[in-house]
Amino acid sequence: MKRFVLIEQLLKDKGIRLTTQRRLVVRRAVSHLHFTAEELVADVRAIEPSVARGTVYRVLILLHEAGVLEKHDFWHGPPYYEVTFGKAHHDHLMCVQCGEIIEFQEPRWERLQEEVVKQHGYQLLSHTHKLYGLCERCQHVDPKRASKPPHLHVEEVVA
Amino acid sequence: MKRFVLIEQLLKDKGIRLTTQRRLVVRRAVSHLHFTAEELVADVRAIEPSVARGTVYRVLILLHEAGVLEKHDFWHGPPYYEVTFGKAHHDHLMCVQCGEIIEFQEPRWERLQEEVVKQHGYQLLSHTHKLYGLCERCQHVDPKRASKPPHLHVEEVVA
DNA sequence: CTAAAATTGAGACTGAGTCTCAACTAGATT
DNA sequence: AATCTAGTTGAGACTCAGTCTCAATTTTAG
Repeated sequence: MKRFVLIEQLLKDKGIRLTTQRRLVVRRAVSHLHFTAEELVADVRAIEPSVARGTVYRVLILLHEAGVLEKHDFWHGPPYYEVTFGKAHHDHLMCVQCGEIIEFQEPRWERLQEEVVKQHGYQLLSHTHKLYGLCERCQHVDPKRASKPPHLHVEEVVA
Repeated sequence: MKRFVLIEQLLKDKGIRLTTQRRLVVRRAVSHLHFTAEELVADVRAIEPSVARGTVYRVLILLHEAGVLEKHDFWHGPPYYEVTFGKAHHDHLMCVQCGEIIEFQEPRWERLQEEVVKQHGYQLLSHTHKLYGLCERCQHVDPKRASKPPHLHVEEVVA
């Protein structure tokens, strides 16, 4: 089953109307690994130019409220979004110099986490774990000569 | 030794000039646990109204580049900053409803982390680990009736 | 089919953060 | 201590992501 179909079902179950625009935005969002809001706006408009910016942003809020969208913030540049629905939970390791992002899983953390959360009487909804560092390549570049991080790339576009 | 003196030394060692304004901003920043940029601007100006907003933001960038400032982003509202210099590393557990923030330490994570990072040939610079959930109190409130998270409070002001 | 409710597009608006530039220091040099 | 100069500042214009407003449109319920 396609991921976007399941997400559409999820939204429907929450009583959210599935309009043509929303379907389109969801499908385009799902097709990227990481994307900025403006990239998504452009991407959607390439297909259907009449879709308003506001509509795209509103869908992002819906996805967030449905708990299937993560936001990754950096010092430079706009946040990147990621539709997490149907993906195994993973954490991120990023190079602060070149912007490379590595996704990885670490089940041992997940367990420790539950423990800590329960101790404080919390009900866990989500979590993010981000490691910042220098990748192999960038470790060998003189930091004084290195240019500012260019702005993080979108890793890959998947159908 | 006061924390801000050590931070000033750190900046000096990096060849950064210590102006009156910078000293003031650093001191005010250190005196809060978490703060927004605009809160810091207001706080600094309460003491020295002539300090420009730009100056405050520039100090935040310096602290960030010196690796002693963390930024915490949320969906609603502006990011919160935190001067981490001289504090034992800790992670955050936040209530998405009322904005309560709990700081905790978990040494077992730190070890696992190093492991993962090395596997990928990275040199670790920093990391953040954030858990989002509902605190005891908010678990018992009907989510439909609950108001949007008000905006996160600054926990406490320490001298 | 009609009415009520939700959604949309368009564009104005907000607010955090950045940039520009002339005036002004901090700190090195004498 | 006086001088020099590169780095810093204040003021305000500017940018840009994201939000809001509202009339027009679409959807769903009856």
